[in-house]
Amino acid sequence: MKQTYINELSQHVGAEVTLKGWLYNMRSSGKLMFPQLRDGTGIVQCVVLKKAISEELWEALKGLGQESALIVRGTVRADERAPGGYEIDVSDAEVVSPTHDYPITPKEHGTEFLMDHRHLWLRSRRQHAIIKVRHTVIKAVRDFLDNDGFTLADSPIFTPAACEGTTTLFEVNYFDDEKAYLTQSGQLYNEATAAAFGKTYCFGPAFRAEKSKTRRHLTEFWMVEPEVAYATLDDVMNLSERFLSYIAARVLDQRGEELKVLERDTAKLEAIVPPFPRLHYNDAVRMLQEGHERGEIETRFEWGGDFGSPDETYLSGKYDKPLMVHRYPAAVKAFYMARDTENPELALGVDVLAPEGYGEVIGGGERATSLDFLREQIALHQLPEESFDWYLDLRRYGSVPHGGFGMGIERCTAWMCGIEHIRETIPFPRMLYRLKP
RNA sequence: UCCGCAGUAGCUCAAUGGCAGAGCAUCCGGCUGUUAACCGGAGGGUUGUAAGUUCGAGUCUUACCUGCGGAGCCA
Repeated sequence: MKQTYINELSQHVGAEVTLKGWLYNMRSSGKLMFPQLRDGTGIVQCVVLKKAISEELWEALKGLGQESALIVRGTVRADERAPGGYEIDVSDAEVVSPTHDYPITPKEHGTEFLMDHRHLWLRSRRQHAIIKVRHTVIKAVRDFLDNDGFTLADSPIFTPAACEGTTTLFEVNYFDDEKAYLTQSGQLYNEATAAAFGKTYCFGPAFRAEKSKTRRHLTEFWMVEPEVAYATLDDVMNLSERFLSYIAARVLDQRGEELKVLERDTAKLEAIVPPFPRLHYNDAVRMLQEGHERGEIETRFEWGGDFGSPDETYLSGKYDKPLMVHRYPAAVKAFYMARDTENPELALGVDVLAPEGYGEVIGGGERATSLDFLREQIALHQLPEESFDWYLDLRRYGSVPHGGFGMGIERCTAWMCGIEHIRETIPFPRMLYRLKP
């Protein structure tokens, strides 16, 4: 019997269909029961009249627990009383596998319990909605870049050296002669592919061995990193702006139902359209200091540092669009950043701070082009130059201005969904103290 | 790593230093339109671990374990 999916029911009103799924919830009275069936595309309420089916089947259905696997045959009927607008008048059913004592009940649970049962938690309505939004964010990312002339050229996951700091690397003992690490960014490799293809991106997992315990951190997360040859800082900012706007528009267009489940204020997403406000680091510092004088911020921010989480929240709170802060002190940024010709102390980097306290969703900028300058920086940061030989070749052979950025998929998804913690935006989160399931 | 909070039934939580409790879930029974259905009944406990104070500790003290929130760091 051909399977019909719940999200297609509107095309089958009046027809007999076969649904295959799991029991989401069950209510029953003496001669009538209302099993709700879930099949991954939606949830539909079924109506079973005792007199419409056999005695054996009635008894079998009566004893079913939540998440029992079930095939149901019946007629589709539009009904205002049903959540979702459609109901199935059941004529026959088959119990594929009965279940009892499903751990996650339709009541409240704590985070630890739910995370221990993450493999089951994904079946719930809210988690289902979040992962669907994540899927759409990723699809939008790929469509935007593919349609904009970018070529996917993924970077390796095993790397011989740090890309940025060395303290946050996961070491792998496998390769005979040298230590290997899990990648924390595909950035350096992107610069090589950008010189080959012009506009490239990589998209994959990144690993940070940070002892971070906040709602914005995972030890394993997914990152998309576009890189463009001949791009300046302004080009990078323009690209970020179009990129984020495209993602928000796509989520609004295709995930309306899910945003409703998540009770997301969609006006916040509709506001994400170009142009985004752009703020020079110096002006951001001034705002923070004025905020301190007015008593809105506890500690006074001094020029030269990187913004802390409360600083970011304060700044982005002034706008209802993502805020682009550019030209940070070079001392707090990565070694490969290009310098501002007007003030060599400043790096041509940009952080895009999402509104509503979601923090930095994009970090990027223009890369340094001079061989001598990079050698100097590598020595200054006490990095092993031999590991960067191939990277320096990019400056030896046809070095041009170029730039790009990285965006964390989970942070972006959390922002789109309007949820508190990014641990819910990836099917199986890896965090400090969380390796299972 | 640092600061703060928490750990009691499968789950969410109560319990002045004095008999270990409720709702949900589970099991049994009832109900022909339920929306986290409802009504009646039953089973379910080494109060995170170890020590200490006390006639008596879920409750007070110390250490440890686990988790949560935040900071730093970052996307």
